[in-house]
This record gives sequence, structure tokens and C-alpha cells, in this order.
Amino acid sequence: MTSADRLIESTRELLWERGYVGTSPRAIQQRAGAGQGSMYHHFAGKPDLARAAIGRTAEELRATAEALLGAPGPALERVAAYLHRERDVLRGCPVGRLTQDPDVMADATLREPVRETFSWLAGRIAGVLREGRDRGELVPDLDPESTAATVVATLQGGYVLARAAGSAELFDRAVAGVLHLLTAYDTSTRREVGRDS
Amino acid sequence: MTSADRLIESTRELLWERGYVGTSPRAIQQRAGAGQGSMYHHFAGKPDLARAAIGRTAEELRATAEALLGAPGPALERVAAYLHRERDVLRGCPVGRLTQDPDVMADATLREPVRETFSWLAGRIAGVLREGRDRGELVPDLDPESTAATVVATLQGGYVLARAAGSAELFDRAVAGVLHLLTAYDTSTRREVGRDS
DNA sequence: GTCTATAGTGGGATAGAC
DNA sequence: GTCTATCCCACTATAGAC
Repeated sequence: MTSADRLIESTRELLWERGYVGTSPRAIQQRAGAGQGSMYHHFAGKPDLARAAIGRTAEELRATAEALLGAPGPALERVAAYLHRERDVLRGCPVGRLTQDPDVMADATLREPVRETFSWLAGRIAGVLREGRDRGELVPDLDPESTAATVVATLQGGYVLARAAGSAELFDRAVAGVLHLLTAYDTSTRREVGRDS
Repeated sequence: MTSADRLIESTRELLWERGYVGTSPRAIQQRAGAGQGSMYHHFAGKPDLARAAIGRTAEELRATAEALLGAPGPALERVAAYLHRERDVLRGCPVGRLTQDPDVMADATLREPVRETFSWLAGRIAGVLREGRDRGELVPDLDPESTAATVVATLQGGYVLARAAGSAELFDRAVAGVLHLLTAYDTSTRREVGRDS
């Protein structure tokens, strides 16, 4: 791995752990095993490095999501697979956490990949749900757009709850909750749901 | 308002806007119109001030939530009222944002009110849902605990999506989505839902 | 490409006068 | 209670040697 690469990787890690404001060039260099001269040779400064790091993280998230959401199979199973894939719950979402960083949000070039990631993700999940609805797997009453927003929000909010509690339990519970709610809209399982009220 | 009070209030604002790491004693003093001497007379330091500020913010959130969730009326309407109450979406949640602050999470006394707030909130909403279920407003199939976790996560995640997009639209959509999903579990509206699949 | 030296600014806090 | 002076260290970057 080249020196520039190591710098980007340590920036990604630190951005995830401590955020933009909490990450110093010094810390980045030390973790990368590179000196200041090296860093400022390859990058114009902290914002430039962050740009590279955030871009890479966003791409990665998107690729992982596409692999699961674009797989064959019933729509709800693909969404469930994406919800269950989530790992390292207590570390939170490396992209979502950036929304809490005022300096990231203030810089249009830093912010854009964050905006784009969630815009794409919500749209992609809405597409999967729409497909499921068109195939008759989901009832026509289900709204793909708002449901997709709820699914993504449940994930992002689940991270918040897990970090607050110091345990992944609430994350798992929130995910289980939204999937359970969805079963009422699944044509293959709804027969079993809430019939005895 | 006393000087100590103004210091706490400006700390609350800055913690909300910039987080713990991004907030300096200097900035707090300037916003409060107080000098360093004043600040260090009333508080032991930045963590001490943050403790006071976070405690106050947590109490406030809890009181507001209790006013809506503890009101009379159908369970789902009370939950909907709480979901719709949310304002200042783009500023995010003053408590939830603290979960992204490594220094807050590392200090047990700073972290505790954050943990406690979400623990209480999820439990309170679960209680409302359980009540609705026991009253026959909601179908027995609905699980109060996991549904409550989903509701709270939708809120917290909605903030993330809204901030990423720079617009409250996705927040509103996520909230609408979860409420729509819930209608299938409402004994007074489920008749109309998804019957024509 | 990478190193070391240097520099200005602000963070976070203490001390002691008033 | 509040003010000013002072302190040390980290942040972020530039300059120029190697």
C-alpha cells in the first residue's frame, strides 16, 4: 500500500471514530506511519484528505448495499438481508455520522457524497419495494418511497440507540420491529398476521 | 437570568450545533457574555459545564415527550402526535447527536443522561402501545417493545436523512412511512388496508 | 517524496488582583 | 463573583533542506 493510500485509510478510520472536528492531521499521520512532509505532498490539507476518505467510504457502502439489494429473490428478503447485514453496530455508520459534523456539512464538496449516498440508498430500496409490489409479493397499499425512507431511518436511528445504550440490542430490536411491521404487507405472510384481534 | 444559567444555556446551544469536541470554553463564554473568571468560578471546567447542559436538555426532552405520550386518547394517536411534534428537523436531536461524540461516550457521567433518555423513551412508547393493545385498539400481534424501538429509531434516523439531504422532506417521509405501516395493526383502520392484493 | 524547523492561532486551565 | 495575565500544548500549515 502506498503512502497516500495509508493516509486515506487512516483518515477513514479516524473520521469514523472521532469525526472531522475530532480528527487532526497529526493523528492521521501517526496512524498512517507517515510524516507531515509526506501528507502535505500528497494532499493540500485536511479537507482534501477528508474528501478522498469520504468518497472512498461512500463508494464502499454503495457497493455493499447494491450487492445485497440487487441480488435475486423476493423484495422483502433482499431488504431484510440488507438490514441484517449491518455489522459493527456500536461503531455506527461511517457515512451517517458525518451528518453531525458541522464542518463537513458546511463544505459542499465534503457534504455531497453524504447526500448522494442516502439519496441513492433510499431510491434503491424504494425500487426494490416497487418491484416486489409489481410482482404481487407486496400489497398495493404499500408505499415504496415512504417505506424505503422508514427502512433507512430505522437503520440510522438504530445505530444511535445502540450507541446510547452501549449495546447492539436496541438496534436489533428496531430492525426486527420494522420487519415485523412489514409482514402485514407481505402477501405470503399476511394471512398469519393480526387475524385474531 | 444568572451568569451560571447563561453559561449553561449557551453550552446547550453549542453542544447541539457543534458537539462536545467542537465546542470550546471560549465560545461558550462569548455567547454567554461571561468571562473566563466567571465560568471557572461556577464550573470546574468544560466537562462540568457539559454535564449541567446535557442534564437540562435531557430533562426537557423527557418532559415534552411525556406531555404528548401521557395525554388521553388512542395509543396510535399519541404516538403520532409525538412523531409529528418534532420541530427544527435540520438541527437534529440535541440528545441523539451526543452519541456521535467520542468524548461524551467516554465519560460515564456525560453518557448516562443520554442512555437514560432513550431507555426511558423507548420504554414509554412501548407502554403506550401495550396499553393500546390491551384496550383492543391495536391487534395482539403487534409487539410493543420492538415497535417502540422502530418508532424511536425512525425519528433519530429521520434527522440523519434530513441533515444529509439538507431538507426535512426525508424526515417527514420516514415518519409517514412508519405511521402508514402501523395502520395495518390498528383495529379501526386495518379493514381498509391491503385488502385488494 | 520525505524530513525537520518554524510559526501563528486557539484550546483548556490556573493564579492572583480587584 | 469577575477580570486580566499567563501557561503549556495541540492544531494546521508553510518553508526549505535532503
